[in-house]
Amino acid sequence: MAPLNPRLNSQDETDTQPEPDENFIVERIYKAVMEQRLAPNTKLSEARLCEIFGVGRMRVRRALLLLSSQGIIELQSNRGAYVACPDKSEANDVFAARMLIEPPLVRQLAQSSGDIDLSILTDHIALEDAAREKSERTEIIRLSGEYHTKLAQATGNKFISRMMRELVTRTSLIVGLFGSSENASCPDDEHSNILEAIQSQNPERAEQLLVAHLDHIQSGLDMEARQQPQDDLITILGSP
Amino acid sequence: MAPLNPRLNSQDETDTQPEPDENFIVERIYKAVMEQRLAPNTKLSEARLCEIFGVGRMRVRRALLLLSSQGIIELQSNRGAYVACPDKSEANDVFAARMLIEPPLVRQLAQSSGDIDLSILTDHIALEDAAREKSERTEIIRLSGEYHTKLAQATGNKFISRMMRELVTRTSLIVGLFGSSENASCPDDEHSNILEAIQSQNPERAEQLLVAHLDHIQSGLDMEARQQPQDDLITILGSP
DNA sequence: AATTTCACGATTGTTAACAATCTTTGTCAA
DNA sequence: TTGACAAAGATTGTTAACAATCGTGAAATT
Repeated sequence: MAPLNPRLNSQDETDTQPEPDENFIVERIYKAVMEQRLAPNTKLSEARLCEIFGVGRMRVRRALLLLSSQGIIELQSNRGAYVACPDKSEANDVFAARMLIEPPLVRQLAQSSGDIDLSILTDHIALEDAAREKSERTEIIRLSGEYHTKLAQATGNKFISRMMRELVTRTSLIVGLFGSSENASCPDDEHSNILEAIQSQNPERAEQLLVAHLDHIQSGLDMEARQQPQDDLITILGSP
Repeated sequence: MAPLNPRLNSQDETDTQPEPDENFIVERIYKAVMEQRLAPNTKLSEARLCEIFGVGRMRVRRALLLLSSQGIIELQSNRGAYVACPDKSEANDVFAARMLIEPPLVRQLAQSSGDIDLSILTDHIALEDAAREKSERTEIIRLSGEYHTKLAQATGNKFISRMMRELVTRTSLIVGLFGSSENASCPDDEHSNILEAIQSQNPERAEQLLVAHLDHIQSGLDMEARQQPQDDLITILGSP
């Protein structure tokens, strides 16, 4: 009855009953961060998470340790877990890392787009359009970031995917902190333009569009005036 | 007296007394893997690690969870922790990821080498030479891999460093599995040649040398006949 | 009134006992 | 001898109680 290999069963909204494991908790918090519903510096107390997920303290602590190893939260000794709060310097590092990795990534995708399954990306663009249609704010924000994760996934390379996922998550925190309310999501059609350049096997154009896209995101930030980090309690994690 | 921010106190060989924390355990196992003293598929039983490090089970479990999140070990449900054992497919992914990241990385280092402190790299080359002088096999192997980690460190970018460290660790496992006994370490002077190209601010040459270097490592592997994964008990972790 | 000190409550860290699972070993039958 | 089956041992997973630490607020002193 107990699964030998307990994999994460995310994006499945209707199975809160059968004993959520630590991956479930990690995914929930990850999703909340990606949707900017969990503000930086928010305290995540163990007791509170135990209530919310209906789990013992052990599971919560394992989840928190995993989240801290991914840089999503920060564990302070004897003081608890807080959602990571990147500063100016870290923000620069994140964008520098993305500028280093993503251009060769899309270039490679465009070069070998014949061999590669791009349905992940076309499907994703459809999801983004649908979310915009319905004006689902949080959904739009999350999908807007996850597009970049899926660019990495399209390579089929586990390690590249992991790296991009971490960078994108961090970017979400940064945009929440330093961004104005407008540029929380990427501007409309840039994603689909990049995909088209990849599909038409035009590496130079794909790379150029992506660099412009990243520049556009970064220039929309105001590194000086950071949003005040709210320190509320949360019921955000309860619903899907 | 208790440190507010318990940082890792690695590369300090003489403080086994004052309660090693989980980072200490992680570093020890990381080092053993980098030196190819811990073979893939080796079982790391909790009780054994408790003895070796003189620590309670909780610390060991936290360390194992962290190691598994870095892909250094694999946790099997109800069966224990085993040193990761990459297969052919994963090996390809690792090298593909390195081929994607490292070329732009050294290119960037060479371009902005005026602003950047390269002493990390010059010092490291000195360490490699010293180790070769004294024919310290394990030291040579570890430093040979860590050179690439320090290329990333030289950028001063936390995220790039983390990514490279993970890829390099994985490479060490792969070379241990698929490599012949000769090419465990990188061939002598390629590292210093790359550094020289960086110092002389020659991006093209630096990139070209690095690509050749990675190709050289990869071509020294025999992807078909993998070394038999030993499943012994270990006293490797006791000494530094 | 402002500041320091102390004690209380709340939260996290640790330990040890218990439960569940897997592996091994020994036995029995084919 | 080989195979299946079952009990014993060893290992991991879980829980709950206990210890240590931190933050807060009241009381006392200047």
